[in-house]
Amino acid sequence: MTPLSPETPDSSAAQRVLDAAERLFYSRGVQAVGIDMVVAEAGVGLKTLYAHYRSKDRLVEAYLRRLNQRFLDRLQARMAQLQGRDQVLAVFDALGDWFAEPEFSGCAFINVAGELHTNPAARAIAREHKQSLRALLQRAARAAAVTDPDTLADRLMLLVEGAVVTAYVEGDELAAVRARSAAAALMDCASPAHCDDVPSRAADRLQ
Amino acid sequence: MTPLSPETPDSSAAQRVLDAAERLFYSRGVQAVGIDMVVAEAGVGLKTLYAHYRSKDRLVEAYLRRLNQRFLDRLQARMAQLQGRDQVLAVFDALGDWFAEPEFSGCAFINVAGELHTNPAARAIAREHKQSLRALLQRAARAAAVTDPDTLADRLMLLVEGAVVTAYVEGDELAAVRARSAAAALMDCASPAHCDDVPSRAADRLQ
DNA sequence: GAGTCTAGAGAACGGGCGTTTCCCGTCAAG
DNA sequence: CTTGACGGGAAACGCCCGTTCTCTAGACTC
Repeated sequence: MTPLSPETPDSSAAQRVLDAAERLFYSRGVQAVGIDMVVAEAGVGLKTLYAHYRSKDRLVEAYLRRLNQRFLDRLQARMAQLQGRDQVLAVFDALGDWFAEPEFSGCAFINVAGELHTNPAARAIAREHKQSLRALLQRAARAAAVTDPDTLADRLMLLVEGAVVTAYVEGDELAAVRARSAAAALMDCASPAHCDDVPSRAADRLQ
Repeated sequence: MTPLSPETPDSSAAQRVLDAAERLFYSRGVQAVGIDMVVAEAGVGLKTLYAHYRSKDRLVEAYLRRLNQRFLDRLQARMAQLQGRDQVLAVFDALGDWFAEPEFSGCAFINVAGELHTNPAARAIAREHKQSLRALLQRAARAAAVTDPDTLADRLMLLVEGAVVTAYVEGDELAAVRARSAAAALMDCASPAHCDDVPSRAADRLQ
């Protein structure tokens, strides 16, 4: 289909645009990257970009949606190889690998939420991403033998978000390791054998 | 000094600009707010703004610095009224109050870090803010009777960051309550009386 | 009351943005 | 070979940005 391009025949147009957008949006921020920069990086004409994605906002949404899908797929595949509470700990091992990548620039969804106060669609995708991740953690928490899996999942979610932000803002790769040990401590406290009075004791202080 | 203004005599110029910048930058994002909007909100001329802050970047830095100072001062004052591990829990109570404010728009420093990939000065201030907060948590952790206060402070920091992000991205006010109960659980597990083998057990899985 | 200084209003400028449009060269079909 | 669709390159449009500059009106000093 596409002439002069030795790569995959059809996927090239929309795919190359989305690949370029992902690289640029993630590393430099959505607002700092212009459409011209995306088409230059993709080696594509403006007309092609606007034929596939009708505006920059739509392109941003497509970028976030694909990133969400790939993130969840990879994490799920990594967790599927393990059982019990190792599934939970695998999440933090994956975070550690992610933070060590040279291109790491924090969580794209958090960044977009902080950057695009207008554009409700993008913020909705960010929210959906977090809820999907929370559901994934809930499944892992149920695999671990704890008294209250949903509470554990909420706490794990806090640790994951905190680790990502800390690794990015403070430039601290080891945040994943610390979050992992904190997750292990929370699982131990929440297991029926240890400290089973902790959740209720904590709950009675809620205002 | 200032004619036609019944308010405080001298502080009006720079203060009003900084107040306006804070309101606008925090609620709408730095990049989405133009200089014109700031001067209009402040009721001030462009010349006055550029006389006090020599560029928008400098204004952003002043905005972040003042916010950092006020945030730490208020939190410290709130914690000073309590003792022991109640000092730690007060942090999460403060978060809960903050999340319930209608103007809540997440952590300004996280937002700026995700928004301004260029502008190293702003990102440095964000990093310093997080390190100051971490130091404050370390002091609170030492007040609580736990075996390893620094490790507890690191974990509390993860919970604080996670709660802020969750409250903002997912729109979940109760993230502060969940983080508080998680903090209480971690303190119970880290206290000499309970589960004192947890930290070492967690540490041996670090890669 | 004249002079000076201050500070707000707004024009001007150079540049970048998102989006549309036009001009080509290249390929495929007839 | 002719025709037409396609797509990259680039110009053009209108708009907004950060920054500088000019103008003007009021307030204080002497």
